[in-house]
Amino acid sequence: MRIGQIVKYTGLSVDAIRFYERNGLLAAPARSQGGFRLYSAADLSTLEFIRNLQALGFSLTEIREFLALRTHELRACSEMRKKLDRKIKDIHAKRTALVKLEDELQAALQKCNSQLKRSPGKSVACPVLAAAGKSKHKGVA
Amino acid sequence: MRIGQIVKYTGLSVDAIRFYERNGLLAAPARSQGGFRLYSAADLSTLEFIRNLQALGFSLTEIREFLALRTHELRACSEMRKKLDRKIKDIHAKRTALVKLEDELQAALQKCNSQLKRSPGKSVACPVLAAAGKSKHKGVA
DNA sequence: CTTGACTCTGGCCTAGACTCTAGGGTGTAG
DNA sequence: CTACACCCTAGAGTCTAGGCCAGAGTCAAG
Repeated sequence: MRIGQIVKYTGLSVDAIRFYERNGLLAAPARSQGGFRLYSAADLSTLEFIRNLQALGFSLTEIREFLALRTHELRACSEMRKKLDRKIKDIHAKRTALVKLEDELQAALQKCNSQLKRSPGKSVACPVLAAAGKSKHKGVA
Repeated sequence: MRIGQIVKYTGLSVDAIRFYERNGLLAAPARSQGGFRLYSAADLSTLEFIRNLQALGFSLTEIREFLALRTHELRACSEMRKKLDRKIKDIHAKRTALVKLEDELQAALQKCNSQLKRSPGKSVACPVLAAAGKSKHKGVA
């Protein structure tokens, strides 16, 4: 299928798709006689893969790594396993941090709500997010 | 303390810190007679807050919003609650997606490991991440 | 065989988040 | 008082991830 179809399926722009090709995220597809790019279902799935990872905050460079892993052969598997392991740990850490942030925000929201009920007019500094700034710089002050 | 100290504590660059100040993420600090920036522990904590959120994939614009919420007063709380609520939902979605990715990678890793044991020399395409590319384009092929 | 929608290459432009450089002032230790 | 590390401002440069043309060719329908 041609690039326009891909655009419809993925929601990516034509420019973005060509950009990915130029930058080695997507293999150069076959061409028609006229020179039009002809994509396969596999390309489509690759592009969706890219989109998904991007939505999670991975850079194209990182995604390129993932893609490299994806097409690796089994004999390279053990080397790949290490990368993958590290990646999983990264993701896990990111996730954990998000949980923490979410909890903090939720707690702050709660506090804020009850504060609102108790003293609706006071101009006390909002407690929200004050907690999220607390980090592990122990010996500083 | 002067900017060099801050650099040591936060791992940020001098330029980045000044950049944050120029762009309203960090209040302009006091100055020495000579014009050197003098930071407080609160500034340090703000910078760490920025760093944390950045590591989670938030843009400086988003972080600026968070910071604004942080210093808001209680009377603006109800308006803030809405923003905060939305933010929490965003974070939650992001987190959920990460969980999914992590699970997929973990499963793939597992598969890869057992494959390695069963047929250590075969050049079969690695199953890893093939699964992560599967998305919800049902009616495509 | 012409029209209109689609696609091509090449190149320039942008926003975000810095980084680097030049040219000069500050602080403090010896 | 001078050396040297540290800091200042202003402005230009960089990298990422594309966006946005222009000018030209392609494809399918009528």
